Amino acid sequence: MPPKPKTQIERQQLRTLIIDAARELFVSRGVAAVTMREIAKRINYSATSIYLHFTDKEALLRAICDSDFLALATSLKNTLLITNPVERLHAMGRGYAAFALTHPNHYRMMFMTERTPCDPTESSLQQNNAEQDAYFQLKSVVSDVHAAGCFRSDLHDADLIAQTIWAGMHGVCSLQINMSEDKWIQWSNISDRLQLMQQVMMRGLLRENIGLN
Amino acid sequence: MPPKPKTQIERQQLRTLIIDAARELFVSRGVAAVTMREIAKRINYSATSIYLHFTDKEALLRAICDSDFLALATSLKNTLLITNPVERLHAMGRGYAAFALTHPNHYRMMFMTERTPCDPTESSLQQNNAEQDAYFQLKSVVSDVHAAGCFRSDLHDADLIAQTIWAGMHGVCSLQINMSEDKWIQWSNISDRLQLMQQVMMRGLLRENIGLN
DNA sequence: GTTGTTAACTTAACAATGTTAAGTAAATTA
DNA sequence: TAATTTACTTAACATTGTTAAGTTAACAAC
Repeated sequence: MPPKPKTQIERQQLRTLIIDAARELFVSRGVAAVTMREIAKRINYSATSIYLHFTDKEALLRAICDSDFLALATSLKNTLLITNPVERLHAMGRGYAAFALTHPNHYRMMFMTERTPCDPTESSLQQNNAEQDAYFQLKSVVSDVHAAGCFRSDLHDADLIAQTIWAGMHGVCSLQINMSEDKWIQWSNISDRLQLMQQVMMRGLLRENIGLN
Repeated sequence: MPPKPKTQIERQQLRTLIIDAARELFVSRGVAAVTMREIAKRINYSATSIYLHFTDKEALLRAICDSDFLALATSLKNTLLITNPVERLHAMGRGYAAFALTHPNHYRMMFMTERTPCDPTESSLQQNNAEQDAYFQLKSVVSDVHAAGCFRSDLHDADLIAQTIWAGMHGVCSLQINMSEDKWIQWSNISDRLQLMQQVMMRGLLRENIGLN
C-alpha cells in the first residue's frame, strides 16, 4: 500500500534485503531451483518488484557473488597478519578451502556456475584492494614468497604461480563439492586430500631447503 | 506415420539417435539452454517421444555423460602403451587436459554440472575396466609408479595420490573453462598453467632424484 | 485545493519450458 | 474380422522468467 518517494538509503536497504533473501534461497537449494516469485514472497513483495532493482535473475546472482567475493576476501584478511610469507601462503590455502567447504553453494555460485563474463569496472568491488580482492591477496603473498627467495629458481611469474596454487586448491574443493557423492570413486578423506594438495604445491614450488615448519 | 513393433536393435538405434542429437546441442549451447522440443525437432520426432526412452532430461544427460566417460577412457587408452610409468602418468595428464579443453562443454557436463548421484551399478560402463573407466586407468598408473618406487617415501595410498593428481589437472581445466573470460584475473597462458601444474605435481609427489626426462 | 506528475509498487498477461494425459494409426494376434 | 499392443502424435498443464498495464499515494504547480 505505501508508495512514496524513497531516499537513496531506503532503496539501498531494499536492494540488500532482496540480495540477502535470494542468497539464502540460492545457497540452500541452488540457483536454478529458486524462482523469482519465491524470493519475492520471502520479503513480502511481488516478483516484479525485484526487476526494479535488478535487470534480471543473472544480475541478481552477480550482485550476490560480488558480496560473496567480498566475504571471501574478508575471511582471508586475518591470515595476512602472519609474518612468515610461506606460512602465510599455507594459511591462505587453508582459509580458502575452509570457505569453500563451509559455504559450498556460495562457492558453486562464485566459481563453478556458468556466467556471462563481466567488466571489473561494473563490479562494486575494487580490484587490487587487499580488503576486497582475494586474488590480489593471493598474488601479494606469492610476491612476498618470491621476494624472500623461497620459490624455485625457475619460477618468476607471480600470476602464473598464483593461478597454479589457486587451481590446485580449487580442484580439490570443486571435486569435493560436485562429485563427493559420486559412488564411482572411492573418495579419500577430504582433509587428507587438502593436506596432500598443499604439501604437493609447497614441495613443487618452493626451493628444496624450505620446509613447511 | 509408421508405428510398428520395433526390434531391440531398432529401439537402441533410436536411443543413440536421441543421445547424439542431444549431445550435439548440449555441447554447442549448454545443457540449460537446450529444450526437449529442440532435440526432438532435430531428429524429426515429437518431444514426448524422448520420454519413451529417457525418464526425464536429467536421465538423458546422464546417458550422454556415460558415453562421454567412455570417450575419455578411450582417448586415454593409447597413453597406456608407454612403458615408463612416470612418463605414462605425465602423458595421461596431458591427454586428460587435451580432452577437457577440446571438449569444454562435454567436460562441463561430466565434471562441473550438478547431478544427482548415481549408482555405478546403473551405469552402462564397467567399473575397474581399463577400457571404460578413466579413473581406474589413472589409479593403475599411480600404482605402477608406486611399484617402481618412484613416489616419495611417505606416499602409499593410491586413491589419495590419484585424486590429488586429478584435482590438480581438474583445477586448471575447470578454471579455464569457467573463468578464462573473467577480466578480473590476468590469466596466464593456459599451456603454461598446465605445464606448471604437471611440473608441480611431479616435483611434489616423486622422489627427488626422479626427473621428468 | 484541485490537477497533474512521479515513484513504488501490484496484478495480469505472455511466451517458453519440462512433463503428462489423451488420442491415433499401423502391425500383430486371436 | 475384431482385439490388442506398439510407437508414436497432438493437447494440455503447471511453472518459469519477464513485460505490460494498471493503481495508489506523495508531492509540485497553479
